[in-house]
Amino acid sequence: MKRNGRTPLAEDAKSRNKRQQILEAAARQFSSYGFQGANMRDVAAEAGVLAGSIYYHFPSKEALFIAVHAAAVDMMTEAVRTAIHGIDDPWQRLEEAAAAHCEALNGANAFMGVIAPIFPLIADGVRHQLTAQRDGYERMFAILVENITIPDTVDPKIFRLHLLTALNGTKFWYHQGGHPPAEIGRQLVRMLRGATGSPPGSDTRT
Amino acid sequence: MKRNGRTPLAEDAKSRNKRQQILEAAARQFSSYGFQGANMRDVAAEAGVLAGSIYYHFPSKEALFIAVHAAAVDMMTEAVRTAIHGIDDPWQRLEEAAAAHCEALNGANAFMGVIAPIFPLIADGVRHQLTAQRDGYERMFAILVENITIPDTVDPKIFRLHLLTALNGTKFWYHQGGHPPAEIGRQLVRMLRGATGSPPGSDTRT
Amino acid sequence: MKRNGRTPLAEDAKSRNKRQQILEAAARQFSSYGFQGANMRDVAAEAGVLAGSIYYHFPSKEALFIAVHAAAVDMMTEAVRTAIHGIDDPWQRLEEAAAAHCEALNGANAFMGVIAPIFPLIADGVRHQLTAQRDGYERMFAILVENITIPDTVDPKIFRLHLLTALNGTKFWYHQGGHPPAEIGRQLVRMLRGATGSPPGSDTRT
Amino acid sequence: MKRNGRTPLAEDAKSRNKRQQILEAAARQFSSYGFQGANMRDVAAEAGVLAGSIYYHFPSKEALFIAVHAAAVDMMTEAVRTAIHGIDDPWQRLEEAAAAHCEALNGANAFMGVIAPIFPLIADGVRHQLTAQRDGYERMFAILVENITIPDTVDPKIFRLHLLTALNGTKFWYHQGGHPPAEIGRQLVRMLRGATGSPPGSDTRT
DNA sequence: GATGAATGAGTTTTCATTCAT
DNA sequence: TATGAATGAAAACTCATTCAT
Repeated sequence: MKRNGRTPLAEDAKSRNKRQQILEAAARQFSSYGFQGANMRDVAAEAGVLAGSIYYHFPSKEALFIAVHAAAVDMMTEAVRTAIHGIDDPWQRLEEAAAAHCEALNGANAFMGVIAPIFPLIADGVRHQLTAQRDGYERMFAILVENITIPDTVDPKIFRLHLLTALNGTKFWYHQGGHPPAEIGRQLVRMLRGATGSPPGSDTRT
Repeated sequence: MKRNGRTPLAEDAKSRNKRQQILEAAARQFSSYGFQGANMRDVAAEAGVLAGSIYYHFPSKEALFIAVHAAAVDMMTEAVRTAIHGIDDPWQRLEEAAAAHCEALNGANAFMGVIAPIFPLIADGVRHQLTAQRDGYERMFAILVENITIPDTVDPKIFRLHLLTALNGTKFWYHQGGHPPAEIGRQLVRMLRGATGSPPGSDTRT
Repeated sequence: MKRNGRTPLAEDAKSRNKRQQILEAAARQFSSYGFQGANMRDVAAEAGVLAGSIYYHFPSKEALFIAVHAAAVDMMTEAVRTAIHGIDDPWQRLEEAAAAHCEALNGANAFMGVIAPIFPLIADGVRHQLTAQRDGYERMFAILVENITIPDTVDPKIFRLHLLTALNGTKFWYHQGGHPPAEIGRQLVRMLRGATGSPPGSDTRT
Repeated sequence: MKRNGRTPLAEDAKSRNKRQQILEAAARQFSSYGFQGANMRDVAAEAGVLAGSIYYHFPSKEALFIAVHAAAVDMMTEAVRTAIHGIDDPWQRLEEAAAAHCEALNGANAFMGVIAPIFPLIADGVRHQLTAQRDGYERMFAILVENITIPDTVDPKIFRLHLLTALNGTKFWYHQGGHPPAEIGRQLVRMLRGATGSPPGSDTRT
């Protein structure tokens, strides 16, 4: 059977494309229905392949989820990194980070949808991998929090965890038409900022 | 749903027990594995009945979940109501509420496990029912928040939502051995309380 | 536990009543959904008892069906017997019989609904019992057919079977608003009557 | 429902075979036990696949039944069309049609078994689809009936319906060893033909 | 006579996964 | 690389039936 005469490069590009399409379709499905609720056939259909074909690119549903999650964390990390780049004031850095997180999370990019909830996954092993993937991201926030001044009565770790889960929680109640996501993220930091005594609202961003 | 007029003897007690046992087993399973991840057979096994028997008490898996959720919300409401009873200071009321919520959520009671996450459920109809069940609880918090003083820059609704999702978020990171849940809840409120500038405990609002 | 003071007679009446109610409910359900499609719980609900209670009166679903069928055949037999009583002309007797059959079958009485189709039943034993129950009824028609004059080319047995199945078939296409059932039954006989050479329509009944 | 453009080689043949085998097994099971009485496991076993595999070819039990029914109606239509081809005399056309119908219905082809009874099906939607499928077939008979001469006292529609249900009814009483099916179908038409006054038996068919 | 509860086998259906081609 | 087909285990749910009370 003669193969059509496309160059190996094009082939590769197409294949990487396919992988990407599957990844994106998976992101959408996992975001909408959760890990267990999503099914490979729908992912495949949305990616324009048959269910069996996914297994050429990913060995299992869990691996697919992990890949989506990794991509999501990477994107999120990049978004936050960019948002705080060049800003010096610690509180403002945190505020920008929160705004970026919230915006990415509730924006059009389906990948982010897998970040917010800790899906009840089948195997513990999977959870460990996800935790590892989030690690760098959480460390970034840990550093942001280390640099702000908070009362002695507050454990910085608890501060960070409350902050991040509240941020992720927006995924469950944010809806278009209300406050824009970035604003919601900023308000959270402002609420907490008051605690330091610095006048809230003294930052001049819109 | 009126019960027939038989004497409420051992018979009835046993029967109500079975229903209760199923409910509790379901709470444990749903908490551990989520709505989709849990399965009726395991719920039944844990309740000491056969899978089919569940359907005598609950018409469907969804109905079972909704029943568990309702019980959970009721318990949580009661816990918070009790915690704030007799306390006047608005911030302290909120702090006690948060502490109670956090404690109930991360305590031994499996029912609470279904409160924290918004499981991706199959039918929209279910989500509506769950939302309706939570309504009263959320209103209680809305009132608590209304009575505290927060900066004009912060929307009370956003304040409440951030507060509650952060509280619920503890379910995902709390682990025995660290700060006790009540303390974690209190710290969250304390972080936010600083925003008013008033030293904790010094505010005199009715 | 003291029993309430109703007389044994009343008790009996009530019980027979219950049996009858179950029978009627079963007739309705079997007529609507077939033997397999009907379920004991719905029969019970319609009869105002619980599913388990049916088993006091009937040992099994099949037995219940057979009882309904027996009652139906009896009613049908009686209806036809009454309809042809006092009529002498063989063709007219047949016509009246057909009219009565059709009318009963498509009337309000749910019992008749189990006569028309030969439900695909689980056990062969059941089918035999049903056949036996119909026997007397079919013999009655056999005699009616014996007395009319039909061409030699037509086997009276085939004539009878075609006649009866066509009659029963009306159950599947008759609908209120069209010709009345009795008329439909009469037309069938008239179609066949023509074969004898006697002018159709020469009978003057409405 | 366009097939993809692969070469129709052994591959396709095998696959179409499997689908066909399932269809045939289903026809046998539905014919024997009715829609509700038949079960997917037995259909699968008879087709040499596992129950789950059926769902690759047909989305549901109902869809499977509808496919069987469609095939049955098509075969029946073809059988009758062939039988009346080249015949001019209206009565003789009807007689051949009846003979063909009866023969197909009571022959070895299991598909026909789903034509005779109107199974009490679960969903109304299904019944509508079946009715639609039968439509063309019934129209064919309607035309056959339009062309014969029947007394004014007889509604052609009723004539057709009686004719068809009687024909279908043979499925319930025909048994090998008696008159051959074709003969049974012919006798029915002959009975009705007499009504026109034309001497029955005067037709000269071989 | 009747009931409430439970049973347990059976039903349709789903779905991640495999594999020859 | 991708596909079409099949797998097989598991899922939710049904339902005739039983039985202690």
